[in-house]
Amino acid sequence: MLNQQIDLDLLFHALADPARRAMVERLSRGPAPVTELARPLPMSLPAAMQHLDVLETAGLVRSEKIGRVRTCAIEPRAFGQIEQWLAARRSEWEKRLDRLDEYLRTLENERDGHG
Amino acid sequence: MLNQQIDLDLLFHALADPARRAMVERLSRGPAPVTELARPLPMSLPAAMQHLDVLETAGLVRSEKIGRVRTCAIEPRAFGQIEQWLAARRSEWEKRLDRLDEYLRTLENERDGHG
DNA sequence: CTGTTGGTTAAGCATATGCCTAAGTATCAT
DNA sequence: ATGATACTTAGGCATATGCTTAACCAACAG
Repeated sequence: MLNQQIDLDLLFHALADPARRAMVERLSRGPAPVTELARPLPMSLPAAMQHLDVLETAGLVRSEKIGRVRTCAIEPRAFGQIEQWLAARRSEWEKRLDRLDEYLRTLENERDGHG
Repeated sequence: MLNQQIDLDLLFHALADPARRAMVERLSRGPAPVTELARPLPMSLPAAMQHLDVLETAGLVRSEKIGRVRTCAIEPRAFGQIEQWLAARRSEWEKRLDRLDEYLRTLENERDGHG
């Protein structure tokens, strides 16, 4: 829970790249080895590994190496941080718009009452 | 709706910076002029403007200049794109985990039935 | 008209990012 | 032991990012 600031930096940054989102999309449908994640991407294997590393550092993906193959899986809990931040923003502006709405209704009522 | 790929790149990238998130947090509580958004940030005004530009290009913020003051506001609809993408991922892995769960229950029943 | 406020543009610089190729390691298959 | 597979590490390069300062413009206040 410490350093949410940095966590959000890493999380949003990790998802701000189509190659990394493609990996996340693939992993959402089930675990996969590094090579399978890299295959559809228009880049070398080392480049793909760097993207994978970004995802792991952000905590969006975990991986375990068995024999010579590293199997990757998504870490659903990491997405919670993002959803929480978004929900917090949404609740703030909705509250504000509700207040505005209420205020406008009050004005309208006053007009109706005293007109 | 076109080019969701690029949209998501811009959206996630825009939110991957603490200064920009601070602006979004401020604007969630109501509109504000550029100077007010920049004041709390540990950087020059031009630097802050560049961040603001990133937010506007991503569609997260809109702004209007009246006289010499530019007033900024959040664009709630832009957040929908992100939430939609996250929800799609979540639904994929939840579906998968449900299937796994169901499969494990089947195994258990078979064992109980034939044991 | 003059100064101040609020914003904008431009140029430059230091560091970070995203990719590459080449080479290395460890496992598994024959 | 030999070769193939699945990564992994290292080094390097080209471009992008995130700032800075300096200068500029437009609007409003006195």
